Amino acid sequence: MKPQSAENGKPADVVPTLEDVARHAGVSTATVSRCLNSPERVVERTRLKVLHAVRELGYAPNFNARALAAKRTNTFGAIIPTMENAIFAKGLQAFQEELGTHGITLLVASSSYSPDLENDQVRALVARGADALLLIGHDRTPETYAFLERRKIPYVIAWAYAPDEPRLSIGFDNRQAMRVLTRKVLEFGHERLGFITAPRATNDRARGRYQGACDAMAEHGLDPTSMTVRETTYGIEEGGDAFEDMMAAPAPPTAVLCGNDVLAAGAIKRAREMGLTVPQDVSITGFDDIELAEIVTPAITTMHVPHREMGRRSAELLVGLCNGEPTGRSLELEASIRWRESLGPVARS
Amino acid sequence: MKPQSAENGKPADVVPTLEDVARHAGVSTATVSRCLNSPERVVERTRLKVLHAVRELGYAPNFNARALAAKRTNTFGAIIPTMENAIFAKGLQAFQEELGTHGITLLVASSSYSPDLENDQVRALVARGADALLLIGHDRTPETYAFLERRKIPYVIAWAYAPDEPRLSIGFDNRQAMRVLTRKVLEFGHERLGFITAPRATNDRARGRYQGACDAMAEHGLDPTSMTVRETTYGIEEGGDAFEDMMAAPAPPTAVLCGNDVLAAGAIKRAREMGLTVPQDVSITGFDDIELAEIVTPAITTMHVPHREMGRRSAELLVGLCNGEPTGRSLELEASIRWRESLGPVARS
DNA sequence: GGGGTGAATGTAAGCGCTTACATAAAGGCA
DNA sequence: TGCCTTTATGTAAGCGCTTACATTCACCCC
Repeated sequence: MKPQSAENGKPADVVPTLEDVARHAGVSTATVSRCLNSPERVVERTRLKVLHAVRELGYAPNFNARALAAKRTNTFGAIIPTMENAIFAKGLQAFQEELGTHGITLLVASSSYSPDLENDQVRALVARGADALLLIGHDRTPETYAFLERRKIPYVIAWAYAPDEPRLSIGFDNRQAMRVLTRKVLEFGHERLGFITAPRATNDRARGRYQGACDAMAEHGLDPTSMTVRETTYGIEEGGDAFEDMMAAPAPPTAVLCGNDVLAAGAIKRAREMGLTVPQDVSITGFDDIELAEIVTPAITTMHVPHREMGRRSAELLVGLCNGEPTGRSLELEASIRWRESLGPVARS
Repeated sequence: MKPQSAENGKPADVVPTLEDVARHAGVSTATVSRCLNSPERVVERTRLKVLHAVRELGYAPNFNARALAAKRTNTFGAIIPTMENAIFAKGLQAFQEELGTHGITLLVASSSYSPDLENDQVRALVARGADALLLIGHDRTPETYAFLERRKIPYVIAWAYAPDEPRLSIGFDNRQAMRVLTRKVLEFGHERLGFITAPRATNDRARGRYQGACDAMAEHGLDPTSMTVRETTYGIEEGGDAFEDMMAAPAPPTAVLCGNDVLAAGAIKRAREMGLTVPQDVSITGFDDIELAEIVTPAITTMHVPHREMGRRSAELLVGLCNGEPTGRSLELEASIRWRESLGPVARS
């Protein structure tokens, strides 16, 4: 005997199930299910009856049961390295908006830039039934890739387009972009460069950006190893520390390239605290073009990346894959420089 | 006949299930389940056998099936108004960290400050099996509250502590905090105040902050209605627009209080663009004390709110509730002023 | 008017897990 | 040695849905 029928007079306090609705409406569970999922397959009169019962009972479908039975959740997952700053916010927003138009829900997790944590998150999201995943960058553990392949989970890699990577990706060429930016810096006459980067070991984007800077130096006939490099974790303070440390050298850089805007903002802030004027005393550049870049003083000259475009296109592609469309193609988008105030000609020494 | 056994010679390409593991290890599904969930109830030898099979097969439990069967998901949900700026990032981070120590996963959704959307998100998270929810502020639709009560979902309201609200909440008194800040502004001699706020209709925190400012004015013998008010959506640009608009009046405010730091940062940026010096020409204050407040020039004098503390305490409280502890109590935390540069004495007029 | 057609609905078999209960094995003690 | 615990494992009944297939019924055509 099921205890859920109200024997005590007052309405059962358990959550109503499909079956309750069916009983209440005098139809079978199949009909209720159809009403909810493909209303056109049910005649008007019945549908009204069912919907009325649904409302009456305050019924809400149990997602887990549905996922279990249907093998499809209409849920995508995204794993981004961090939520602490706005780097991925805009892109994710666009991703979500596009998914929304297809009736798909987004679940977001963050990996704190740790491949192992990312691996956990991938498994967690897949275990939760994510139909497809958005991942950032190419670097991740082989286990993660193996898992994805084994489960045949469609995924796309955003924020990075590397010509030589085989995987489906949508983004820009980090290396090329930084090469372009660095060229401009060199054209301003700078020869002693500093580079503040996020840890490169497990971050292909950071690596690409660094290499791009090296490329440009080499092109210009400069020795890339002469560039002062500081690797640090993300954060305003960290960027500031790296900057200060770098500037303490006997012949400090005249221009400091930062792997992203957060680091650059930290450098700018610290420069001010150190009594250095940007860009007169030292030039600083960023990367990503997040809101922060426009707000600090001086505003940061940075590489604008196609946040929203990456998000939107990724969503389109994944939706396509889930609908059995032929495997999409990787897509290269453009990144371009936003000229602002933090980059200037080299100071007369 | 199940098609999943490999009749074609190559290993089955379906995802392995508990049953596969059981068969592989030569035990029952119950034993495998126990191995995974309460290993101490299984003897070492068996456990090893099972774990080996798990590894061999690359088994990962199906979360939905587990949730369906166990009625408990070890997942909490949080619905924040926005992910676009960092207002909730730190608190959420702390919330997540604390949950992590209890083996609980966090699912985050954002409502874009819309009660209806929030209602959807609540239902979605609950349907997904969230054992408990973190909500921001008191304002939400009655349906949402009714739903929560009906389902007996434990929840806590953070970012707001209002003495007269009956619901479990952890946070600070927005009204009182803004009253304190405004008092300080008035003590600097300002009498013509401007107030830029987020839409107050469905946001008790914004309302509270506004009222706090009014309170302080009244205390000071000033007419609260003399305060110029601009209501705008969150955003740097929006804050700037509101500020500019406000300053175009014949007798513009000498101090502009902003409902949060994002708005304040926008105001500061615009002030600079308008050729106004802060705080000499006009004072500006913020609220929240997010990273941004320290970075802009001049740095924003703002109300620091106990982000991490709110997150951590909320987690503790919810975990307690889920473990059947007696209903916790609401908790008031302190917010305090961070003195920086954007507030100064009123300009000699 | 009989048989064929198609639309609307019902029946029931799972989906992959957890867990109450049953059973078996292993000691402990008189 | 026989009986009673205690502990380890197995059995099987769901959890709340979806969906293939079966059934029913109305309608139409020759």
